[in-house]
Amino acid sequence: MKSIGEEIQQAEFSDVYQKLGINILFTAAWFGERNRLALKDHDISLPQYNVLRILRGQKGKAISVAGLCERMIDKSSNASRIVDKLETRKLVLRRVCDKDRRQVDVVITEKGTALLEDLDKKVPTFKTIMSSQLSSQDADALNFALDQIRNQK
Amino acid sequence: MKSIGEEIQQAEFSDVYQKLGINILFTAAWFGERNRLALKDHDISLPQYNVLRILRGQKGKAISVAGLCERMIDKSSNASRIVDKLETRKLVLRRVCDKDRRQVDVVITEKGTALLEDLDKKVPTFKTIMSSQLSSQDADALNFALDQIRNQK
DNA sequence: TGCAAATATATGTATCTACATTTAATGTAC
DNA sequence: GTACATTAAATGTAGATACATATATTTGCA
Repeated sequence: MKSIGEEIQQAEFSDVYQKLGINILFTAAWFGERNRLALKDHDISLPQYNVLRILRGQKGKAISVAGLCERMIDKSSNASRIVDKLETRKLVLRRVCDKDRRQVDVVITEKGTALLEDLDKKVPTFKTIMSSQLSSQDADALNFALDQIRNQK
Repeated sequence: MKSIGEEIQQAEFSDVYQKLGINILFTAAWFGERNRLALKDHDISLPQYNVLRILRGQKGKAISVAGLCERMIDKSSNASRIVDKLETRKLVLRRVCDKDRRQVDVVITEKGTALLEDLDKKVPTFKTIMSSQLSSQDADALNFALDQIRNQK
């Protein structure tokens, strides 16, 4: 099995936390590579795919661009322009909100849902990737640990 | 404490592995934001900083551009151009390798080392971020779990 | 009401990334 | 040695990100 030290050819780390930080960054990048690979030849970028998934998660309810931002992992990426691209391809609809005309509501279209179903067959789920290596108890514990890490005083 | 579900406003996940995958991605992005913030106003990008750190880790030994790539977390980023930027600012030196003239050896300069020492004061270490929340035993266990995740059959 | 501050989104821009292609040097088979 | 494949790095490019700014709408309050 390849440890993080072997992956990035680094024999020593200043301490176990340094090693863990790099391990988290590396593992996230590794997931990203996998997903990008899966989406390749399907003419859709990873952020576009993620936005479509968030929209599907809304189950028909519209969501504002700001709401989309909150739900996106990469906060600084530009939701407005990602939605632009999706709208051009008629995968989503944009509609000015009546209650607050500054706000723009976004919903996924039939076409978007269909594409997403197709892509889901290509993109491995996290369960597929991890469940053979990690019990669900371990996964729970990991979730808790990561939540803790981000909530330091 | 804010759990991953609260962070991205997602009440339900299809399973605990899905939650964990997103948690890893989110935590990595959270680290990135922190570091980017720390480097802001210091006129150096995060990838540039990371390359400088790799070079320092070489302790004077030169490393090829390909070697740099292997050690970089984000494999697809363009080492050659990052080195360009660093060379322009005289933070690193580039030198064609005698043994294999296709290869280019890169070393950090005094100026680069000095800048890095300065930046290290600004950028929080992973130990600072995590040690109050996580015992070193827990960190060890997490490291092991992440290594396992990436080594599925 | 009228007007400044706040909010939601869009846009401008420089830089960075992803990926294909190019250039140059080396290795290998014949 | 020549020809072809392989390797190392650089470059061209389209598109994405980071960050500042602009535009439109709403809110709050004198």
